[in-house]
Amino acid sequence: MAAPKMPTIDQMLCFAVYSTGHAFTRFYKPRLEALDLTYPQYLVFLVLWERDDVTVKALGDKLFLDSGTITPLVKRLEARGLVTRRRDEADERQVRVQLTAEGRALQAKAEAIPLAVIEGTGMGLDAADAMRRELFALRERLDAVLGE
Amino acid sequence: MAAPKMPTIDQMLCFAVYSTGHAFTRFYKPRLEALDLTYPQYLVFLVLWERDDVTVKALGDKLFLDSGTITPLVKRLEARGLVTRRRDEADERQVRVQLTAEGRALQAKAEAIPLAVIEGTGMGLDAADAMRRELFALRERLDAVLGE
DNA sequence: CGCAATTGAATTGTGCGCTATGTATATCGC
DNA sequence: GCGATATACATAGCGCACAATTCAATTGCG
Repeated sequence: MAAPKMPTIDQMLCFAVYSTGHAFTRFYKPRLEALDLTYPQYLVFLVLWERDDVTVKALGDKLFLDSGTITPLVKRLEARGLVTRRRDEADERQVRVQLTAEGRALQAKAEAIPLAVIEGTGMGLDAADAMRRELFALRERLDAVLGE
Repeated sequence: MAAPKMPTIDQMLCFAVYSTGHAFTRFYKPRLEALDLTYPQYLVFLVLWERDDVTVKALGDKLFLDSGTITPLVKRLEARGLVTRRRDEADERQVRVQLTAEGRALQAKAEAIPLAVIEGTGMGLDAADAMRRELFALRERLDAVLGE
C-alpha cells in the first residue's frame, strides 16, 4: 500500500489548535491592556487568585509549563510588585509565590474578561465545555506518548 | 445580578487550546528531529511541498503569522540551504520563497509523521475532523472581533 | 552516617510570535 | 505627472516556551 500523501495544513488538527491558540492570545491582548498583563501572566494570576501561596513547581504543573518559563515570568511580575517570591523554610528547594495587595487588586479589573471571552467565542456553554473536555483528553494522550 | 466568579483555568476553553497546542509541539519535536526542523518550520514546508514558490505574504496568510515571524524563520531555512528567497521581478515589494532540491528531499523523510500524529491523538478521523472544523470556525470568530 | 539518586529552581541558549516602526515599491486620485 | 495612500517586507525589542545544564537541597538506602 502506498504511503498516504502529505496532508495540507488545513487538514491538520494540530494546525487548527496551534493557530486558534494564537487567535485567542490576539483576542485577549487588548482586553488585558488595562491590567498590563500578557496572556501567560494572566493565567498565572488566575491560578493565584484561586489559591494564593503556591510553589513554582505547582504553577508549572497547573499550567503545563517548564520552570525555565515560569521563573522568568514570575520574576517579571515580582519586579512590578505584583507578587513576591521566597524560599520555603521547610524545603529550600521550593520557591513560594504569593500575591501582593496590588496583585490581588488586579482581580477586580479582570472581572469583565471572562464574559467578553465567552461572547467572543460565539459558542454556547455546552459546546465550549464539550470542546474543552475533548482538548484536555487529547492533551493527556499526547503527553502520555512522551512518557510524562 | 452579581458578576460571575473568575473561572479556574480548567474551566477555560482558551487554556485548553493553549496547553494542547504546547502538547502538540512537544509531541512533534522528537518526530521532527530526523528532519532537524521545528514545528513552525515543518508547517512552512507543508505549505511549500504542496505548492512551491510562494510569497512571504502568502505564507503568513496561510499560517496566520506576521511577517516579523515568517521572515526570520524563512531566513534560517535559507541559511541551511533548504529554501531560497528572492524579490519578485514584477512586484519588488514581494519576496518569493522556493524549495531547493534539499528542501524538497526532506518530504520523503517526513512521510511517516502524519500517521504517527493520527495515532498519537488517539482520535478517530471523524472526531478529529469535527474538532478541526470547530476550531477553524472559532479562530475565524475570534479574529473577526479584532477586525481582521 | 555517608553517599547516590532524586527533586526543584535557576541559568543559558535558541526559536518563535507579536508590536511598532521604517523602508521601498506599487497604486490611486486629482 | 505628482503627491497621498496602501502594500510588502524587514528590523528591533520584548515576552514567552523549551532543552540542556548546573546547583542546591532533600530523600532513601546500605
